[in-house]
Amino acid sequence: MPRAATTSDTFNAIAEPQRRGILELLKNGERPVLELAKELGIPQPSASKHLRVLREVQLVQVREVGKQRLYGLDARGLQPIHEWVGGFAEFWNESFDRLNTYVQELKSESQKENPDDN
Amino acid sequence: MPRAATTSDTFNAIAEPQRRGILELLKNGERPVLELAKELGIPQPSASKHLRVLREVQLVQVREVGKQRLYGLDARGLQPIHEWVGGFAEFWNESFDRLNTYVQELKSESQKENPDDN
DNA sequence: CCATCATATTCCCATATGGGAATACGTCAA
DNA sequence: TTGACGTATTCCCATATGGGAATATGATGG
Repeated sequence: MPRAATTSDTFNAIAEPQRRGILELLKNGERPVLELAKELGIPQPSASKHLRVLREVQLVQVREVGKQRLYGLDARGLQPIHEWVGGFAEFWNESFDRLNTYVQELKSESQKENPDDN
Repeated sequence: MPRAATTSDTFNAIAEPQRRGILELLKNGERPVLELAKELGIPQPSASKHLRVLREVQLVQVREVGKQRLYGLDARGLQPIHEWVGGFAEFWNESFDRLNTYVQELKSESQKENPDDN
């Protein structure tokens, strides 16, 4: 079995830096493709491709206005991710404490083995 | 310029389903590789590879105990992600309202153009 | 209809990647 | 040291992808 398809998965969509950049720009409101491309310093085709992915996972919404297509943010798809990641919140500090304890243990052992240190 | 390297990026690390599975299993405490592999139903080499990625982005920490290597969760790297995603929280409900409003507008226009509908 | 502007697609290329299989390493017990 | 067990690596393959260039599509103004 080859690589598992990660596209069409929101986690994968936001794994791309440029796409995250697009989402951030859209916080300021709807924007046409060319403007997004310029602000990100990437060619228009690239922007369109990234927008397509974001559209597929429904993180953006399009609206046609004349020859332009205004892309707008639809952040609802980010909530599940926020919740998933938030499920680890209780471990953030704990992780630190645990590592800290571990370091202390190492120091103690080090003291026993090399009383001269420090 | 070819594909941009997304590895060694936490966002990319958690974009892989199996890796997310590993992180969840580790919530219950340290686990040796083989056990993680079995619980996920994947071969040991696969588990080792995913663990390597998680190690590179420092989402897990290893501890050698005999011939085993106990992997433990180090969730600190998830906090930045939680914050980034959380930066869109104010748009979750707003996105819904905005779309809802948009749908209402469409309905209204539809009414004008096709009074017979409905 | 024609020219132009704004976008989306398609082709091609180089590379990152996940999975499978085989194998190399490291550690421990006998 | 040898054998067994637990892990990590390496090789190979098929595919997903991002970027660049060129081109197709769509809509608008003459």
